This record gives sequence, structure tokens and C-alpha cells, in this order.
Amino acid sequence: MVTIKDIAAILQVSPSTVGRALADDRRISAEMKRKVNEAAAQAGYVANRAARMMRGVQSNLVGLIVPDIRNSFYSTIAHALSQCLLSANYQLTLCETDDDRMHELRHIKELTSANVAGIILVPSAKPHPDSARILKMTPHIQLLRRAPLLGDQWFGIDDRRALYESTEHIINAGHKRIAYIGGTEELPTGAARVQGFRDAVKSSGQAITVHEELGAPSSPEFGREAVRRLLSLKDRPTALVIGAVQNTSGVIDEIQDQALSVPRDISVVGFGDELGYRWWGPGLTTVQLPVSELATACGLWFLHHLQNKGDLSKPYSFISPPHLVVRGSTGTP
Amino acid sequence: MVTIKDIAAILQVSPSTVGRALADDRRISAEMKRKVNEAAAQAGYVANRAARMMRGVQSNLVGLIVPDIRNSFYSTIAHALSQCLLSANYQLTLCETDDDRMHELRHIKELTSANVAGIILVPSAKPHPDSARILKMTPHIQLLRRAPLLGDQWFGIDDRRALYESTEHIINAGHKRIAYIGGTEELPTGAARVQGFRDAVKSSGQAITVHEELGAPSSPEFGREAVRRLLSLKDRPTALVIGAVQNTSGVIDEIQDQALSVPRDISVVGFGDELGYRWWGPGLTTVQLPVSELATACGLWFLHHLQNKGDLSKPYSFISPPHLVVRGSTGTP
DNA sequence: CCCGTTTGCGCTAACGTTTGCACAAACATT
DNA sequence: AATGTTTGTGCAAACGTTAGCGCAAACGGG
Repeated sequence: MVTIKDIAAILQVSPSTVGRALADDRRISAEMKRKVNEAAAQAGYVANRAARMMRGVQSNLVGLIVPDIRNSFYSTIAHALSQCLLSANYQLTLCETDDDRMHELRHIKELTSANVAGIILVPSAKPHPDSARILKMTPHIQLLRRAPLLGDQWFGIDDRRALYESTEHIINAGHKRIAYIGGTEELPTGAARVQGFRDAVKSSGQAITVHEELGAPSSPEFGREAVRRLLSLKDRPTALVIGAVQNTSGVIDEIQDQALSVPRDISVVGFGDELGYRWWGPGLTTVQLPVSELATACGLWFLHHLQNKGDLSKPYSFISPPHLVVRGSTGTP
Repeated sequence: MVTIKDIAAILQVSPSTVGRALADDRRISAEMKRKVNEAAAQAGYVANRAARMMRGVQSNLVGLIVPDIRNSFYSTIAHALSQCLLSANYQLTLCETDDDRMHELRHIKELTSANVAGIILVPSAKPHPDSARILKMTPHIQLLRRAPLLGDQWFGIDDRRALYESTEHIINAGHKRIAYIGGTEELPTGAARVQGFRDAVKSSGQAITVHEELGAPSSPEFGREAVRRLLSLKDRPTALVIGAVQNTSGVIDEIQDQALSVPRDISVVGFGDELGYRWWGPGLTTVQLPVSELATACGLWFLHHLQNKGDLSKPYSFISPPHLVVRGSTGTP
């Protein structure tokens, strides 16, 4: 391992000079800085993080806590944040909670004891009170989801509007029997989405028969079962509005298994967008969520506050609007 | 922050005694250990990781270097490894190279300077020589891909066999004009795959017209263009064998845009499996790769060697066999 | 020519933990 | 009783980086 002392020995100067040159200290001449930087690059010098941290300098490690990295939502977030942090020489430590509050708590503990500069998290459904206590001492931001317990700092999407738009689209197509398949109202995001659905129905002013399938946790299986239940109804709905990413593949698979024609037999509008959605039958109409942009914005904001010792305790929230992309899975009833 | 010295002061002993007591050193009396542990718990002492790491003690951080976490291959790997390491109290630091050797080098430098316990990486196409030099000093394993320069420790899939099987399937269906769309032969994995394709053709003993579209880097765009080129041929192939994940979506989209009927007009067999593949037309026949199992095996092996100070310099490789899953995109010509 | 200021750099002391060595006391072996 | 051996503890030196302080040399204004 090449240290600051090695560089100093090469250039016949003191370690402090090298340290200051690398830190771009104004007391060091431009000429010396040039030589130091050159020699450092030449020797492949990289500052030792442990030593730096021991001097009380903030670490360049940022914790990212997500439910499951295999979900494209979260891998998109991880990618965007990683890119964003990389440019500021920060690194990302990945933690998965599997939506379990105890896992979440454990990760939060470990991250703080590892002296991370901050934590960006997609909180679990009902965070543990201890998580809130520990997070108070570390800069943190919630992303995508929001648990009031963990603070008022949040970057999210406009869940209500997303479902308002997808529902409105279905209503405008003329559907009178509409079902919503989404997550439980107990979660802020779930509540916002179903609210968007209801608001759209209400403000349409039309007589619309509504079914709500609210499941916790959302999953392909729940999506499948919800579809089965809905199709067995006397006045089966002519359109499905999905309000949770995890439900989607189940809904699609069940419709496919039942050999229904889309959109003739039933219209479907999804939530979020994934690679395969455009390949399914006539293509799945869905609300695209600007997750990547959201994560980048969150990362930039977070970095700004970390570096400027900004106050992250002030409540704020940034809400990013969704965008409906119409494919073939929606039509007139 | 409460340090080892604070505990020492409370108990009127030296910091070293406290340190040893906490480390369960056999030279410390049971009585003293009890008192120290009690006082530490009482005072809420947590060891400072930075200081510990500076003493050269192995950290509980493992670096994971992948091209792009959004790719389901790599997010699957990240998930499996994360689960695996979690059970041993290790944490994962995520780095993305974007298949750029300079990014890769930078990450390797940063990870080593962060005193990670080890590095698990999916190497880029042609790693930088410096990467190899630095990695020599850190326990590391290559996963999925293999760069001989970076060592002989590798967990991979049987690329040759994967393409042998998918090609064999196509040949058995009776196709005589077959095209391969994959990555360049310059990469070990790419070479193994095209070799599998050729071997299958050769050992069929039949007269088969073959086209090879080898692109670098693989991408949806390359997949699209390859399909366009192949379809404009006089004796256009009746079957496409894909040999790179990144090509797949482009191939599918182009076939869809050209309004070809699958498998009547053309048969397609994919590489790897993703969520949407089963939704495309009659479902994409493809070779499933046991990526998750591979990553778990790799993680367990790596941990075993880290913890037992095992010798990771011995050459070895674990190769995991693929599995063909037949859906509707392949049929007789 | 003198004195104050600026510029550029080195010395040294931290940061919290671990560890080799020393050392004293207690105990067991000749 | 003298000599080893074990047991329990303290001292001090690292690990690599940063920052306060000091000290020259150069510079500029009177």
C-alpha cells in the first residue's frame, strides 16, 4: 500500500506538504501541487479511508437500504445513486431489508457503527422505533416510500397523481366497472395510490362500479388471486388498474392463463414500467415513474448537504410527477 | 463518542486491558472480563471501526464490482451475495464499472484503500494491468466472467454448454439456416459461447448454413442491427441463436417491428432469462443460467476463505451448468 | 534599511485501537 | 530456598492522515 509518506519520500518533502497539496490547500504552491499530484498518480496513491476517518473527517461511505435489489425499481435507484455519488468520490454500501423492520434496524445499526456519512433508505412498512432513534444521529433521506417516524426528509413520486392519471385514462375509455389491485392503505404510498384511484372515479362524475383489492404484502401471488376473485364476480370488471409493482407480473400471468383477450375482454393499466411490459400481448399501458431522475436528484441533494454541513433536519419533500404511456392493453369496454 | 479509554478510566485499568478483555484475550482474568463487558455495555461503547481498520484488522466490508446493477444478472448476484454475507456479518459495497477498465481500476483502488476484506468482481473486457497488480494484494474472486490477467479464481457458468444446448435444440427442430448473435470472440465468455454454437453445428453432422454476428459491445442496438442484416440476406436464416443477454431485447423488438410471426417465420432462442421473456409472443425459449446459485456458492466459498485465512491464490474454477427452458419461440422451419 | 506581511513548508501531536514486550506477582518444580 | 512457569496487567509504539503552530525566506511599504 502506497501512503502519503511514500510520496513524500519520492519528492523529498514532508508528509504534511503532500497531504496539503492533495487537499488543494492554499498554502501550497501550484508548482508543488503539480508535482505531488503527478507523483501520486504515478505511484497509484489512494488515501486510506480508515486513517482519514480516524481524524474525524467524514467517511465517503453512504449506506443505501432497499427492500430487494432484484426489483428493477431499486436497482435503478442504486445505479443512479452510485453514478451520482461516484462523481463526488463517495461509495455506496448496499443493504437489503426484504421489507422486514428487524433487518432494517440491523442494517441501520451496522451502517452507523461503520461511520457512514449518511443513509439513503427506502423504508420498510412499519419501521422499528429504535431505527428512528438511531437515524436521528445520522444524516438520512427517505426515498420513494415514506415513513413519518423516520423523519420529514423525503424524495418521492406523486403516487396519488400516478393512479389518478391511470384511472382517468380508463374512465375516459368508457369503462364503468373498474377494479383496483394494489397495496394496503396502511402504508402512506398505498394510501396515496388508492386515493388517486378514488379521486379519479369521483371527479369523473360518472356512475362507476368499483372493486378494490388491497393486499399486504403486494406480490405476484396476490395479483393472481385478486384477478381470479375479480373474474369470478357476477358483474366482472372490464378494466384493471394496478397500484403496486409487485402485483403486476401476477396479474399479467393470470390473465394470460385464463386466455383472456386484451383489451377486448379486459383492459389493464400497470404501475411502473419494466422491460417486458411492452412485449406482453398488445403492450401494457402503464404509468412510468421517473425513478432514475428521482434518485439522481436525491443523491445530489444529499451530497450537497453532506458536503456543506447543511441542515438535513428541516422537513421537506420533493415529489416527482409520473407519466402515462399508452400501449395496447387499454381500450373501450 | 465513548472510547476504550473511557472504560479504562471508569475501571481504573489501562486501555490495553480493556481492549484485550473485549477481544476475549486469554491472558485476561474472567473477573476482569466480566467487569469490562459490563462497564462497556453500561456506557454504550461501540468499537470505532476506523481505528480498528487502521491497525490492519480485516474489515467486514466486501467489495462487489459489476458492470451495471440494473442488469438483472448483476442484481441477482448482488442479492444472493448480500444475503450470503449478511449471515456472516459482512457488508457489501457496490461498484459499477459500466464495462470500463478505468472505472474498474478506480473502484479497485478505492476498495483496497478502504481496507475491504475482499473483492468479488465481474471483470471488464480487458482489465488494466494495474488492476491485476493491486488485486494481487487483496483476496478476490471473479464471478461470471473471467479475465485470466486477474487470477485463476473463478465462479462461472458453462458458456460453451449453454450455447451448445440452445443450438442443439434448434438443430433438432430441423433448422438448416441458423444465425448466431452474440459477443466478440476476444472475450473468454464470448469465445466459449460461439464455440458452443459451432460445436453443436459440427457435431450434428448435418449441412447447416451458419451466420455469425459478433458484436462488441453487446447491446440492444447491436441486436437490432444484426437482425436487420440477417433478414436482408438472400437465404435468410430460419432460426436465431442469441449468445449475449444485452442483445436480446433489441432482437425481440426488431422482430416485433418487422411484424414477423414467431416461430412460423423465424425461431428464436435466447440467452439467460428475464421477467418479460415469457410474455413475448408465444414465450421466448431460452437457456436459464443458475446465476443466483452461482453467486451464493461463490459467496460461501469466499467467506470460508476469508475467515479461515485460506489460500485464495490456488487456481480453481467452479462451473455451473445451464438449463434450457422451451417456450413457444422455437419450432420447425 | 527596517519592520510587518505574505508565502511555502516542516515538525509534531493527535485520532482509537491493537499488540509486542516488559514486568510483577503467584504458583509449581527442582 | 532457588529456579522456572504461568497468569494478569501496563507501557509504548505503531497504523495513515490531518491540523495547529512555528519558522524561515521573500516581498513590499515606509
